[in-house]
Amino acid sequence: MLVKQTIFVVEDDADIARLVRYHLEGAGFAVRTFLAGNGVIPESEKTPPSLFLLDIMVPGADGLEICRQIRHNRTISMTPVIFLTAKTSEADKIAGLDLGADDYIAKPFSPRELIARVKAVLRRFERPLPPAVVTAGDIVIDNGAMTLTVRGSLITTTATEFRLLEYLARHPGRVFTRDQLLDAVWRETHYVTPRSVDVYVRRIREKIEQNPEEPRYLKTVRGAGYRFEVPK
Amino acid sequence: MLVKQTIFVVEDDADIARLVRYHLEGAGFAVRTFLAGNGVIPESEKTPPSLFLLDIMVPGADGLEICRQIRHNRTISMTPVIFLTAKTSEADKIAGLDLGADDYIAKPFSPRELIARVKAVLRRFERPLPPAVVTAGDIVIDNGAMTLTVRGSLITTTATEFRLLEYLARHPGRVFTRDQLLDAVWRETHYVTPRSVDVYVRRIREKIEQNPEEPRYLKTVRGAGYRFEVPK
DNA sequence: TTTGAAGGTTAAAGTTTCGTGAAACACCTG
DNA sequence: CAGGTGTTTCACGAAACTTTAACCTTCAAA
Repeated sequence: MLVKQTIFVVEDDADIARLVRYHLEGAGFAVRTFLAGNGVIPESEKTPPSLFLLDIMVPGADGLEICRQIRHNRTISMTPVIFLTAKTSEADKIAGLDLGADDYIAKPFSPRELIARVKAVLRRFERPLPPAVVTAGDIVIDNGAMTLTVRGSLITTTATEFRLLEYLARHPGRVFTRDQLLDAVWRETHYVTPRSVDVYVRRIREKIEQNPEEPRYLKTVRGAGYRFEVPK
Repeated sequence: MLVKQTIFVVEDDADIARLVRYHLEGAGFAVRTFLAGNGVIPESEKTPPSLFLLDIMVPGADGLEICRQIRHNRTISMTPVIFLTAKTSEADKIAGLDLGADDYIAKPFSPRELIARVKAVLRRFERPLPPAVVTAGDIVIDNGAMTLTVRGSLITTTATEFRLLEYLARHPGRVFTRDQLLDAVWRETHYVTPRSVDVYVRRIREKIEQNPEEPRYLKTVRGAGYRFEVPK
């Protein structure tokens, strides 16, 4: 997974919570677990997750109530919700359906099933990608093909190089600090030194600039960060 | 989905209608809802939908009646129909009756089930795609005959190998993640490790590449997935 | 001109990802 | 139910990529 997606798990049974976390992390997701319902909504507003996994029965505020709050909260109302339910009882299903849950997983569930359903729901909510091709000067960045063409010739890049360049080129003229770039391109990893950005900038310059010492595209803004410019 | 498919939903319960619309739209469909049965047939003649979702009990004309009209109407008689039923007993009845419905979904249903069934039925009705033969470099992929010809000689493949290669070759130049490929090629079984894709890629390379260590067609995009390229 | 801070460069250590072969599994067919 | 074909998983090593840290250069203020 190129960019980790975060899942909030609300589950009062610590064993199950740990298990769910283990499997989701194994599948490349970042996970935050809440043993009680309170606190979930405020946290979600601060750092919105990609998906909620709610146990229907949680002390503090039950899963249905949390779901209702999610759906009525402007910043997170579009976030998908999956219920974990012990009962197959129709009452639960109906109540959840009415609240706009996106799927159910009946306990006990297999790890495979858990991952598969989470992925399936996330896929449904995937945003259509921004314009597939970005052009600047004599550089062409093709998102769909993950290819970079510089002055007519195809240049190979690593995944991170590509994402960084693509991000900068999609916001031409704007200055980004190293931390902003880490945030946007690296996402999950707050553990990375801001100076790592420098190293990537250098490698990108080697690939797109004719004279890397005097960059025409990827400019340094001393004291601030970097900026991508479209040369005239 | 290149062009959005339209689904007509006939359902008198406004809440359920809204939910169904919400989930279908989330899955990339265009939806028109009708709270009563009258007017559906004339509208369908004007702009034929790809599929009907009918509640069995609808005021005005019940779902069974609408289905009958659909089947007797020249312009839309071939359109697939799925019934929404409240009780399992009803579902049994429908299954027994010869109404010309293509599937039924018993309420309460999970969104996942709804979408899975809609997609499954649409797939069954998909018309055989016109470009039955894909050619790339010195590979010929004949969809109709399910044969693969490499540099003039006929190569045998398994069903999955063929579908994967065919899918990739039909979208040349585009990068697909393992998950996307599982979604597109493996269809219903989402319970497969993404790494299985690697194994198939290897076997396909063994069959189509002259030097599998340095593939000309089926390239690895490290950190992302795979891409099929047409060599010059 | 000195000096500290910021950015550039490099190589090596650390991690992740991919390719591979073999084994386990599932499913049909005879 | 044995044998065959196709599918899926697993574990390991090699290769590619990422990150760090150390050192070097440039810049601008005093």
